[in-house]
Amino acid sequence: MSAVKDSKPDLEVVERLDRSGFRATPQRTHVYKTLRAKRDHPTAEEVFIRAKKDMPEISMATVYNCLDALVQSNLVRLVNHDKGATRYCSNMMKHHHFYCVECGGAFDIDAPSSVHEPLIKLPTGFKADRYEIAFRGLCPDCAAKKKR
Amino acid sequence: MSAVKDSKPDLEVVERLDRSGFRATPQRTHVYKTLRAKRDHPTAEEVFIRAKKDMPEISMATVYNCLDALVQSNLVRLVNHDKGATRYCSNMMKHHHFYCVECGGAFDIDAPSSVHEPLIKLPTGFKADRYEIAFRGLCPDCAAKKKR
DNA sequence: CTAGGTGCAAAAGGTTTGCGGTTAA
DNA sequence: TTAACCGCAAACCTTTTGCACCTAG
Repeated sequence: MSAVKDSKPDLEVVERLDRSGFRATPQRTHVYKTLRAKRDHPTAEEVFIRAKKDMPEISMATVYNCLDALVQSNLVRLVNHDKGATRYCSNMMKHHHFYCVECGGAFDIDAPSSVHEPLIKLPTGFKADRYEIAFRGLCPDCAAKKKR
Repeated sequence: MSAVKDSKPDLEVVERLDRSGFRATPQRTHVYKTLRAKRDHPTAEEVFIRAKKDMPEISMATVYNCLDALVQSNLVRLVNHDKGATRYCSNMMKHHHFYCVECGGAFDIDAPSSVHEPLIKLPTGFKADRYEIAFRGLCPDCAAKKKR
C-alpha cells in the first residue's frame, strides 16, 4: 500500500498545498517530511543536505522552491536569526523563540494556550493576526558556563 | 537644527562606543547620525546612500563596519524583515515591530512603560534580558485598501 | 496539449575579507 | 610607534533566475 520513498504524503499536507494552488509533488512532500523529522531550525542548505539523503537528485533550487511553497501554504515558518541565512521551522503550534546571545542557538518556547492576550495595544488601524516573541539572553547551557 | 559635518558627536555616543572598545571615528558618529535622522529601518545600502550625502568618500565596507560597531555598542539594533537584507534601527527605546504582510512595511510599536512583564514564563535555565514582539498583519493603509 | 515543476548552471544580491595606506592614542 | 581604522576591490555565501526537459491534469 505504500512504497519505500512514496509513503503516503499526509492528506493534510496535500490539501494545504492544494488550497494554496501548489501541486503536492514528491519533492515538496519530501522537503516537508525532512523538516518535520527534526525539531530544529535548519537553513535551506541544511535542509538540502538532509533531503538529499533520501532523494539524491534533488537540487538546491528545488529546495528553495519547495520551502517557499510550504511557507505560503502555512506548513512552515521562516525564522530569522540575527545573522546568517534564513532558517525554517515546521512547528506551526503557537510558540515563540529564544535566541542565545552566547552560542547563537535558537529554542522554541511554547506559548501558554491560556494567556495569549492583547498584551500590547496596537495603534488604531493596525490589524494583527499573529505575533511572535523573540527573547534574547542566555540559554541554560551558556548560563551555567557563565556562572562559573 | 543641524551642522555641516562635524557637529559635536554627542558624548553619549562617544562614551558608548568607547565602553565597547571602539574609537569614535568620524565615520561611526556620522553613520549613527544618519540613522538617527530618520525614524525608519534602512538597509545597509540605504544607510550608505544617505551617509554619502555628507561624507562622499565613505565606503560600503566602512558602513558595514560602523553599523557593526554601533550594534555592539548598543546604539543600534538589527531588524530582520522576513525577506531581503538586514535592516537597522536606531530607536533603542523599548519597542516592538509590526510587519505588514501586504506592503512589507515595518512600523515601530511603542511598548507601554508600565507593563513590560514576563508575560511568558520561560523554561527553567533560560535567562532572558530582553524580548521583542513581532506583530504581523495589515497596516492601517493596507487594511483600508483591503476593506473596499 | 500545456501549465506547472524539476535540475542545472549562471547570475544576482548582500556581506565579509585582505591589503596598502592613514590616523589617533 | 603602533594598533585601530579607512577605502577599495575581490571573494564569499545565500538566494534567485533562465532555460531545456519532464510530467500531471
